Amino acid sequence: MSSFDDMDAFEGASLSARAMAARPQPYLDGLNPAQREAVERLDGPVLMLAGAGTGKTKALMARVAHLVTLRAALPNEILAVTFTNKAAREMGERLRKTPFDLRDPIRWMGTFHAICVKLLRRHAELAGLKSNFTILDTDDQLRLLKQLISAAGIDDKRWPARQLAGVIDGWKNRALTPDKVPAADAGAYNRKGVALYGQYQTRLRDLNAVDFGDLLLHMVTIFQDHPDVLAQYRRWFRYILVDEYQDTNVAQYLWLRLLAGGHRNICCVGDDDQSIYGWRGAEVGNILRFEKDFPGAHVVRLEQNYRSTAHILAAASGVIRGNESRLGKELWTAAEGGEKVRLIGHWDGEEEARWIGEEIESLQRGTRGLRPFNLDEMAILVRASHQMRAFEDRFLTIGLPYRVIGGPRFYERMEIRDAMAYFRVVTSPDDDLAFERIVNTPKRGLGDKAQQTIQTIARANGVSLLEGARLAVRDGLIRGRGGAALGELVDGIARWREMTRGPRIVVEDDDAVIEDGDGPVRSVESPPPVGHVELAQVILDESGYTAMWQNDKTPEAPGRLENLKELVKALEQFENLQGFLEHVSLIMDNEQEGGDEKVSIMTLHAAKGLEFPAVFLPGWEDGLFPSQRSMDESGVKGLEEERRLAYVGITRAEEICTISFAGNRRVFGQWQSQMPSRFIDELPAENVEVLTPPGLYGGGYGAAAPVATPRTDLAARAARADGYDSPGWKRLQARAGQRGLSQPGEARNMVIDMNAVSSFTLGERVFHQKFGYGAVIGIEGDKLEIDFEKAGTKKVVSRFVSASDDIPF
DNA sequence: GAAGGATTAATTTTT
DNA sequence: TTAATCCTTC
Repeated sequence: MSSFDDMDAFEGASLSARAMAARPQPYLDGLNPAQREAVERLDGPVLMLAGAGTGKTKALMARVAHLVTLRAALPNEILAVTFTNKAAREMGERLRKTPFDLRDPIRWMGTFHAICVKLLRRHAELAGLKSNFTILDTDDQLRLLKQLISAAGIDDKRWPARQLAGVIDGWKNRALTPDKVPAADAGAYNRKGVALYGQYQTRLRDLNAVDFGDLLLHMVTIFQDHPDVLAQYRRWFRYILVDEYQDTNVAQYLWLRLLAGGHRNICCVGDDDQSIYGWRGAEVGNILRFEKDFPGAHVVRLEQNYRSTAHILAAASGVIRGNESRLGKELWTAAEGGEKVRLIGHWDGEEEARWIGEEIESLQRGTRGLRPFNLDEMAILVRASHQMRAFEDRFLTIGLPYRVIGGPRFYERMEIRDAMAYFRVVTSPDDDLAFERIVNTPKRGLGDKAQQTIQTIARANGVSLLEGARLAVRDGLIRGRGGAALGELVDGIARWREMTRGPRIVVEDDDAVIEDGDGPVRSVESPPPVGHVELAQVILDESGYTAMWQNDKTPEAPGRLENLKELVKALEQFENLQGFLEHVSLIMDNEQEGGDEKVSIMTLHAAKGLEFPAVFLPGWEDGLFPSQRSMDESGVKGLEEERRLAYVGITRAEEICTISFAGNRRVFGQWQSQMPSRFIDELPAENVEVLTPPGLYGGGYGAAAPVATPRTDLAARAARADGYDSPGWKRLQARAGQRGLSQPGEARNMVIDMNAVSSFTLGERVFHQKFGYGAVIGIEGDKLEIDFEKAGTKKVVSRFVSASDDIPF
């Protein structure tokens, strides 16, 4: 490419810069016209509207290369802001790998927060801080707020500190200092929010501390109040690049605007259709308004997608078209062919998990003419993390290796492994590895020396470490505190081991002789009958393992205790400890052998920016996805964000995208019948294949379930298409058929759906578990306004309310 | 101070 | 239903 063609792209550049343009520009190779435009339009505001999978990172990297190659800016004159550390790291790595020579690293590349820390340390005194200020984490923040709340004499039951933290966070996201909080927000936190916010800020200053929000807020304030400081950075940062612009909040937006205010050389990269963080302060408005905020802005649309098949793109487009607030953009691909998006309905969440498990296995083998997929080419993307449980349970059962992204894998956590080691020692006393692991966990004062002794004795007698330890204690080879503790452990294991024989009916044997391995050990009382679940708890508690974490003051400790609880609960599905251990050890072995090949399970949020050849999108049911809460709290805005989430989900898929929903799901312990997601109705039928064609079994959702009739043919077909002739499904049909609108009170506790919800009538007498009896005085979606006899007028979600005639007097 | 009972709330999550 | 937190009690 000759430099002449590029002339107008760097009109203002110096002569030397123009000369530099004659240098090779390999980074421009392979860019499509839109990408190239985004790279070469260096000066002035540029909005790179980059759809999913359109090569925005490539363009971004090329842009940096271009800036440096043309000598438009030195590397340290470029400010590159990302949203997450991961993104910053990746960008840095990619730049380092680029073929062109970037002599200096981009020093000012990092997250908003990281960059603001750097800046604020330099100018701390302008915010009333010292440059060595500390950054509080959420816990510190909460503790501080709790102090203030109790000092103000506020009942923190009614007004939780969390809520105040949320309110303050919200203000900081909007760059509002206490004096600037609008009057409209005066009612926040029992009308005390603003005052407490002020106190909180004062307190932070006294402590020479900031919270996360302050990092941005202080810098915005400093820039606003000290034009000289601002001017300095405007000179310094000659070019600004922002990634994921759709995720910026107001404070970040103001910060950018202030910095870009002089030269206006700001390039924002983002996708309004992928803005999914509104709930934590992100403003889609920032990207939607870009052209107004930066008059003369150049907008480049990257729409050619290199990731997904045409069917997948069409499905994504079909859904996202439902949004009003968007800049408009349609992905296309030069690639041809590919599978249609697959849609299937299930009876309930468990069956959905079962089906997906089986489907993953057949994809792995290669089925129906599809290529075989590796496990790590597949992902399950859920709306809410609690959905993951069904999959984890199922995959554990069938031994399908999986990994949960966005949290460490349950069975790999230290505390879980420790606990398992205890169980192993109890169920198989010869398991020396397990014994080694737990012998001094928790600390029992058994150091190297003592453990050596145990080893020696065990080896000399040809017995297990556990038995060796017993002998060592008996013969007084390990004394003192450690000896006592070890004795206790050995006795404990024997005792627990006895209990593994399970609950038994104590009839004749008043003083049973317990046989332990080779002979009678001692006489103990018959242990109380105890199931393996309780036993597991007993082991963890009596061994002191639970206590170890309870006494641990590190921030992880509570989480670990939580995991232990989970573990015990997981035992419920098994007959006994052995069964559980066999099962899990099998899985662990697989993990070692199977290397890194695992199915990924994660939330849709966590999936942003990732891609997989085969993607499963379960739980597409109204209320779950789109989430009822999102719609309740944010109305159309909320629904649009949910729709963007759907768009993000679909566009993660390269080859296979499978959407599913369940007719029934346990929600907060109650079975609820679900409507297929409205997003399913938005999928273009011609790009969708409904799996397991109807005919396998008749009846069908639509026909027999007038109350829960899916809105469109597509959803109805998918619901009917469920190939499993499950009795449960038939029960749903039967129940749905029985339940007419004429029987408002009936069956509401068993099956609750949209129609049951709306069947409450004004003036109807109702009962609420907490508030007691009352009369419906308003109906708004699924929320009811109720005048309670005791508790006054409240708005409640209708599923917590029942018609009062359900409750016997 | 810890265990167990009661109460309460229940998406998404990065910095 | 459950999980987490709070609160009471010993």
